[in-house]
Amino acid sequence: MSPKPKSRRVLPEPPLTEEQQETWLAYMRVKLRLNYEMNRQLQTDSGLSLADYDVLNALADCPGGRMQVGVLAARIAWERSRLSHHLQRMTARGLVERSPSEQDGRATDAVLTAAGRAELDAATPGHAALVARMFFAGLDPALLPALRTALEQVHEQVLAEGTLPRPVSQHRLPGLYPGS
Amino acid sequence: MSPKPKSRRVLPEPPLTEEQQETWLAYMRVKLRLNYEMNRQLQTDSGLSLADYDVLNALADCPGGRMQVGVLAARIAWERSRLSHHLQRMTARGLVERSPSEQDGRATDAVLTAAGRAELDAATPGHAALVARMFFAGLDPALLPALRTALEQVHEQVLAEGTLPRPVSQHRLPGLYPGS
DNA sequence: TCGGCTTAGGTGACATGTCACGTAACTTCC
DNA sequence: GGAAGTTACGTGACATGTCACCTAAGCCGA
Repeated sequence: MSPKPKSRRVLPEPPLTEEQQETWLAYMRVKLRLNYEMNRQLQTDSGLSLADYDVLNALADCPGGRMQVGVLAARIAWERSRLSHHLQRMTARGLVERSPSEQDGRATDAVLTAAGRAELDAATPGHAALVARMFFAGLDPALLPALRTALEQVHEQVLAEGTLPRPVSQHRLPGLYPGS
Repeated sequence: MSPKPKSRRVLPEPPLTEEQQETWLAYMRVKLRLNYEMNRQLQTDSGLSLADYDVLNALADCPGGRMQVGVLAARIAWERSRLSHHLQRMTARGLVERSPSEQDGRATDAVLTAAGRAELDAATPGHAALVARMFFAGLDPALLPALRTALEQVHEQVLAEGTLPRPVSQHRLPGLYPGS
């Protein structure tokens, strides 16, 4: 099964150095535990899941609390069908609404309702407190800038290499609020 | 709605500094996208989900590929019932087996099968390559040590503050293999 | 050795996520 | 202006995760 002599070496060499492996393991461990804790805290304190929070948060971060469904999906790195189902459930709970897009007849906008914003606002302090306590409280402040830069570099890399479309920066621009 | 004068100040102060917020946002963005990409890559290239991979990986990292179910759950930060269901499915696929624990009559061990180990081995290079490409390729090597230390500090903090039991270090100790 | 307490895991009903596919609105090019 | 290709979302079937609760084994003091 190896009649292809050396057209391109198989490269069984480990693609990660020792230190990279350790870093990756630490990342995964943090991710797993933090996910668990965030979910739990949000659920018990606010009746929101982390998924709900991601959606509400992304919407709230947008002028008018309104975003096209596909754009929102790209922003939070969800499958579009997942978002579609989830919006259905959140609509039933009164947290968001759907309304046909003005720009594109095919598209739908997800819109934050007043109730949705209220729930988000109610949930945010507890969530932020958890982040402060779980993530930053044990972190040497001297490492913060490096951590930030590193994460931003990784983010950029994932965007560049990833299969998912780069999120549209339908973002709030400082001092530029197009209004409703 | 503010008839409770100042029994305890409401503390609307933001618990996070500007730089902490940015760091947190970067972390969340990385987490969302990387999760998406890892899932996708594993699924299409190996027919394993990221969840499968987490389980197999944890087991393989243990002498004999055998671990008590609850210990495994703590290790990968899953609800125990989730793991129970998942093991059932993985058992049906022949990736793992269950066998009653020798030490504790109540407990069950999850055991990696030969097929499970083979699948894991087959999936690992692709997964590692993805990590190398998405996570490390864009990272300034000078930042690596700081990133690692920061993540390890955060991990320690989550363990200390979290609600989940600290994972038992039923880990492979260098030079100390109790054997099967 | 009996009864209550705790801890192990499992289970069934239901919430959530994924995949494959469907329909409709654009876009293009003739 | 209309067929072909693309893009936007929705949907139904099924895979996965969560919650509340169950049974059994170990534990412990009366």
